Amino acid sequence: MQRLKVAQALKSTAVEIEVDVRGWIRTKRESKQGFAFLELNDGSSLANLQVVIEGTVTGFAEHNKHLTTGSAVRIIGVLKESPAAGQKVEVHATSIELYGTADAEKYPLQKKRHSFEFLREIAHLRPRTNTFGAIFRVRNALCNSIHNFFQSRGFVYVNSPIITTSDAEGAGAMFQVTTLDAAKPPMVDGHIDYSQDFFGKRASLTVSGQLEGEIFATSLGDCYTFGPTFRAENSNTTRHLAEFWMIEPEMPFYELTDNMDLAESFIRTIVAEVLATCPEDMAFFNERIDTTILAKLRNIIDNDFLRLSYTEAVEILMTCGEKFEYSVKWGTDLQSEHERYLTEKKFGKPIILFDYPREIKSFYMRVNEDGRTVRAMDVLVPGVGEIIGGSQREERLDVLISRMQECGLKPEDYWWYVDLRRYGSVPHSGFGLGLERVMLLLTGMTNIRDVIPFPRTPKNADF
RNA sequence: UCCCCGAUAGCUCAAUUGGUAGAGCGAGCGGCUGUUAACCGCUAGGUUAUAGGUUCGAGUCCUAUUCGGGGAGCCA
Repeated sequence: MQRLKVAQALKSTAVEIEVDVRGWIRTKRESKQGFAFLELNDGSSLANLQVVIEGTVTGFAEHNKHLTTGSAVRIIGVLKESPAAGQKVEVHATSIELYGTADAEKYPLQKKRHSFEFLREIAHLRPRTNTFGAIFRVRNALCNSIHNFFQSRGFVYVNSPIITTSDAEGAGAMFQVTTLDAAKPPMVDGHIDYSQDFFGKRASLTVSGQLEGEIFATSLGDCYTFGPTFRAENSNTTRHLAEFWMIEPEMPFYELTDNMDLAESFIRTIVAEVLATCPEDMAFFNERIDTTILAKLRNIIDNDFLRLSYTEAVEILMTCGEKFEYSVKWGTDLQSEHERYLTEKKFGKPIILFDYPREIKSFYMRVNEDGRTVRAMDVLVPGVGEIIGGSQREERLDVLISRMQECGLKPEDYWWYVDLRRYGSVPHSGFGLGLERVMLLLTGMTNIRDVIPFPRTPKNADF
């Protein structure tokens, strides 16, 4: 007798073998004549395993009234071809063992569709549903695929720090990390004395691993970070989280074009790989969440991304005749509605915008020969919007320092970052990609809180 | 943080100009069936988010708060 996961049992070509399967009951269909069908799920696949139980089976009479939705059981039985439609194989039980019961009057998950808002309030139970099971299996496949992509190209996985004392690049408001007593912190000259804090200075949770990534790119070569990232912005949208996972590759000797090539290849490769690894879950999303999702993803895999300079994009937006709430003019950042028009309406495919005005971008982006633009890029995809932001980094010491001053930053605060330009500086590039935004793209889900196991957003950090 | 909308049974929703709360699903019980979002019958289940106000009377109107949804800003 072998213990099989539900996914293995469903795929088994061997029948008439004795098996041991364990999992949670999704539903029971019962005859009072002593005949019942259980749908068993253990998370290994979307599909359930049907268990057929004759009234005489060991343990059935004893446990029957507790074989309810959500209860956990061990079934020993024989795997057989199913005579009825709906499944290829099923298990004919010979004994039933009950692990844990789930009071049917209290168990919140029912054999019916629940709203995502309701399921978010029971985040500890929602992975037991079809949709969230599929989401988190796909999320796992996606993470694996991301590592595969970089590892197979010789990139080094770097663990950038989560606690940091550098203000990063002003990527967003930061969460402070402190062991000082918030009620009565030590004061000196009317200010909090951080020299008495755990790290001897003010510390925060990271908003980006990019600067550390650049250290490793200019030593170990092509590398990437992949870890949690924190932004204390008070943003309440379907696309933002206070804690999210970010992937940040950084490559020496890459110019912006190489960076764009990598970003495009990256997106297309991981989408294709997840489609290939999770066909059942992806079919489910196409059926229940967004009936066009498979076609959309096909479109992304099969077609080159369109590359458009910021200046060209502004021209298109100004002459397209479309009415926008915010007017478009060169030198201001594009609004969501503009990006959406370009990627969804005008071109209907992913777009890479590049060479943005220097005034609206960060200090570390390489200044172009024209002096008014920098080598920045954003990848926009239909339905999600901005999914990647990246740039070629400024490698010239003098230009970097003057850009820092221009942006109101003190070069001495970033002395180690500036050192990278002082010793063996090379052209290099990188980008950042939000894992949860890729999840939105892949699954067709529309709220980012539903593609991360335990969402952290303003006023919400339960579970 | 700003704008708009919402909160009624375990869940999803209904309730006429302000007139005293209803359905489907789920649950319990019974029936029936190689069933499969099973099916049929019966039963239970509500301080209408919270606090105040207007009114003879408030689920319905007003104010505040909390939470949720959509959009915007910020970004990934």
